[in-house]
Amino acid sequence: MTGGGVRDGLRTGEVAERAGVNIQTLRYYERRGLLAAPGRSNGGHRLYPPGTVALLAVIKAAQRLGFTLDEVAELLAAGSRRHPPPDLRQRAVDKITEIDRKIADLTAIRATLAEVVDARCDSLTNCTCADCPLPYLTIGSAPRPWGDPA
Amino acid sequence: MTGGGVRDGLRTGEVAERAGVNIQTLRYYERRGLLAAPGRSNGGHRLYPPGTVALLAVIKAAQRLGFTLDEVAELLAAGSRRHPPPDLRQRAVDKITEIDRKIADLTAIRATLAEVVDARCDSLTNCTCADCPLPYLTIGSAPRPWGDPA
DNA sequence: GATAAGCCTGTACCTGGGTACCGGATGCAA
DNA sequence: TTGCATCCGGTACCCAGGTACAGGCTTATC
Repeated sequence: MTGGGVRDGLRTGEVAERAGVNIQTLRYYERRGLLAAPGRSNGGHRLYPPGTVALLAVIKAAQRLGFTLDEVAELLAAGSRRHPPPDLRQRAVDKITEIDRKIADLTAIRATLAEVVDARCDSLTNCTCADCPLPYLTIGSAPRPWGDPA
Repeated sequence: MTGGGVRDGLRTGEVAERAGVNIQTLRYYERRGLLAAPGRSNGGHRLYPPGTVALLAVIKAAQRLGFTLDEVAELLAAGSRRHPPPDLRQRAVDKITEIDRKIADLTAIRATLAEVVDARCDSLTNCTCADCPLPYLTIGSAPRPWGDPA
């Protein structure tokens, strides 16, 4: 009676539509190790477990935030072995650090942009406004102050 | 005295080294419209004005923060015409909105990661921990709640 | 059993952002 | 004037992240 066995699951088209991705992308992710190879129908069609759609959303979310597919794959893989290594937590901690840096960078440039707006700068490079904030736009790992002649 | 005329300026190698970029990248940026075509020596070698190094740092900074080269080019171009359109300010305002969205996204995922660490999740996808925060990881423009079966 | 969706594999292509290599010309110093 | 480092333009290649297409097999429906 559970007769069909592997018969149930979503097909690629359904998953793709619900997750808002291309069908090709599903196969691409499978190749990349982001999606486990799903079960197949007798005829060889993929049948995805329902959680797949949610998983894709996780992937897409992580991606929008600057994680590469390899990173996402690692994160997912790290958790998917049983008796997982303490890896996931460590990676999460590392990612948090990274994210904090990104947020700091974004915050810095946001502030600069706000000043640009505020000061009515008329150019990114040749601004003529009085106390132009632009020359102080140093963010992240800029190698040296600004027009450092050395 | 000021005799040499166009004779002065930095050569590609100098600019590249000081700015920490590849020489090819300079020419690439020139093609892309990020760097104005510099003066040339009589023999045809590029001679960059000194500000170029700073400009490259601006470009690199903007880029690290998620601006595409096209966007950077537009921003730079917008400011480099005299009697500039009020464009720069508007773009800056738009970018601020965009950045705010990114920051919000990053903050959300940061929170989730923090919970992951906190709750000792053992997997991103099959976590067995009691009050696992993962199913609630909705960020940005995810199309529908989560495992929405509809 | 016929027929249209839908899915299969494989391969090729696209965009963004660079990088590398080639053969030839320049710059500059000894 | 010779010689080596540098630079020139052009073309080709690289990686990431997808997307498209071809030719053939399944699945679902009548």
